[in-house]
Amino acid sequence: MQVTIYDIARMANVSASTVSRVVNNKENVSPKTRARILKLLAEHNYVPNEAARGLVMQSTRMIGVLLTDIRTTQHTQGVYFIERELSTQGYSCIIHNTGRDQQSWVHYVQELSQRKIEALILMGSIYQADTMREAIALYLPNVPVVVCNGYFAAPNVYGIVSDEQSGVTDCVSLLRETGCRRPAFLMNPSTPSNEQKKLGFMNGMARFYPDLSPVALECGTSLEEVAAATRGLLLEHPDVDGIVFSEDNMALVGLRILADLGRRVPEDVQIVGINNSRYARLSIPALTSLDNMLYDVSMTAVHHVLSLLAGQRVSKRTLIGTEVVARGSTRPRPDADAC
Amino acid sequence: MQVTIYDIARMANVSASTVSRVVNNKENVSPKTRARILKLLAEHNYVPNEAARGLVMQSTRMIGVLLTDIRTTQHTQGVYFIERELSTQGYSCIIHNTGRDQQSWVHYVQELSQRKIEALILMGSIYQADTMREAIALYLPNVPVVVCNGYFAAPNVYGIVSDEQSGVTDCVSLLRETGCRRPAFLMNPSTPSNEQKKLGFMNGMARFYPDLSPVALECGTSLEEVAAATRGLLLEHPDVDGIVFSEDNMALVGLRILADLGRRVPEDVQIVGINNSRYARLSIPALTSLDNMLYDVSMTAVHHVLSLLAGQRVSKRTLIGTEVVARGSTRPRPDADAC
DNA sequence: TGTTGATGTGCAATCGATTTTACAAAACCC
DNA sequence: GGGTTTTGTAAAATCGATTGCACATCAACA
Repeated sequence: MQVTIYDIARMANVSASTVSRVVNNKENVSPKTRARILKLLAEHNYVPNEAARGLVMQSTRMIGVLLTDIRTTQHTQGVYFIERELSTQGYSCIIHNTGRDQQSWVHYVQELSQRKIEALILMGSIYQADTMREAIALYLPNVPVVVCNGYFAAPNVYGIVSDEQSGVTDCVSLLRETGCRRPAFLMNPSTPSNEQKKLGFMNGMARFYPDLSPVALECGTSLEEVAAATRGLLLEHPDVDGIVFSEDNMALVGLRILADLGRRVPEDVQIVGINNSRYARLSIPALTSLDNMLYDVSMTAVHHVLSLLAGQRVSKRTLIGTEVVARGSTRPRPDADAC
Repeated sequence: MQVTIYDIARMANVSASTVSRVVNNKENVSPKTRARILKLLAEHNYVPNEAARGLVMQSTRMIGVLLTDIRTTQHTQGVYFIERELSTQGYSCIIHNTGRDQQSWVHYVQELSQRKIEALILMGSIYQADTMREAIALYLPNVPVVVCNGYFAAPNVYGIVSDEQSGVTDCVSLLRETGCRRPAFLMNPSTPSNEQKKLGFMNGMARFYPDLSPVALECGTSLEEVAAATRGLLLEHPDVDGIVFSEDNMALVGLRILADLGRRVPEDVQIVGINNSRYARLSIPALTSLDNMLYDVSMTAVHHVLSLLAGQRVSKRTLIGTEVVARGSTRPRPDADAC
């Protein structure tokens, strides 16, 4: 094993306490002794054992991050910001991909409880609220838990939600303004937060297309499923000339399918995605997308965690505003120049 | 704090050692005592403190993962596979985005040394070999280090490299077969492993286009830089009718630019990317891409780590084969049906 | 010169586990 | 029933730190 505080103490002919005082830059060490120990520390390249320190200090400076799959764009972005910020504050992140299995999620909560994390951040919490509540109460009863784009009621749980519901309503509004006659909505049902988006779509339809019965369909996220669903949608509802997809990735597939079918975007059909991912700018045409402000959500999550660890109170539920970024896959707003 | 082994011992009127034996399912505990303790354990929801256990066991079951930026597609994919596999083996990953700054990288190595990680996985190691060698020797001298797509010589360092060099040569070969008259190469110089790709391109040119002087240019990865570089390339070399980009993301920008310029893909210009990312399938036309087998690289990394931790030897440098996945951004091979 | 106060250092307890050793009690054998 | 073996349990050391308290040393002051 590496050199310990005792090894240094022996070499310097002092006690471990003195070495500890030097390491932690405390008072009550004579300049001479301090210099001697400092030299030995550097020479032998001493690094404190965080586990031992944490044991006595009752702190680990570790934060747990649980997400279903880090490969989904939102999570990648979120984890990036969260890790970067927490790192600058001296925390380390333990990240686990929990997948869709609830039992597996509970397992990782227990795992993190063993490691005595100081806070937990959840992203894409697709599990039953009861299960999550119970697991948290059981294994992490006194640990601040911050949920990104989700929430369940518990004493130590705090939610941060980007207001995708009104965001999707705004998307419908945009379609209305750009002359879309019949919008449709295609969503992946396996993400619970997508229910909010659907609600937003329904609201938008009620408000901007009160005479139409809304077309909202569901499908999986794989290329093949989205492709089939899009084709089916256009076949069943030939008058649809605008589609809002619940995720950019799905919208990108939509663009492909429409090209294959010989339908022009945005002339024949307008396309809107959600997430405003980096690939939205790269497609042809570039994808109009609802920016759900992942940066703001992540930063708020970090802020909440740090505040809670500092003993400050934060609001139980925080709403983050969203914004529609109009690009080539929708027609320009008629009054675009007026703005 | 949570309930400890001593609390349980007191409640059961036994010593901590007995509780420890029950927790770890060891012998020499009478069935009666065992049952009683087991019940208390469950009732009070005891979870062992991993730090304390690690201290005496000299093991943390933590693995460090350092990468420049988790948002780059390769890293996201790699981290996903690595985390998932190591988790099933009971390890936790501490992941840090180190950015481009060398000092910051060294800082994180030290951080991980404090946490007494049992192994280190490096991805996208863009730093000077000397610096890395020195930091590892200083802070993690006895910890197995596995480098994905990179290598530097040190006693405890092992490299896994996907053979992108021959892969890019294969790309040039594909262009030759599909009738490309003058290929060019556009690369991002800030990733050292791209030097291999350039070498592969040069080899391909020497072999398949011995009479032409190779056109290989460099540019940054941002949309704007790639766009400008692509435009410049086509302006300066109007006869170029095939471009290999060092990354899919860059190739996707290339597709956009060519569309803007009114050049047809693949009829006028053929485009090849590297990574075979999930977005390669979604572009219009779909992107031909060199699959650098990230899954295999990650799995090999995990395998190496586990083998080394088990005291087994693994080869210092492992080469992973690559494969060109032909799609719509290149013309079909003339003998495609023959295969 | 003796008292006081400041300063520097060591001892020992503590954090929450594991593990070796030692010792009782129970079970076995003749 | 006495001796031996087996079995169950506790006490104590250990891992690598931190920290309150006691104590020694030395200078300053009356």
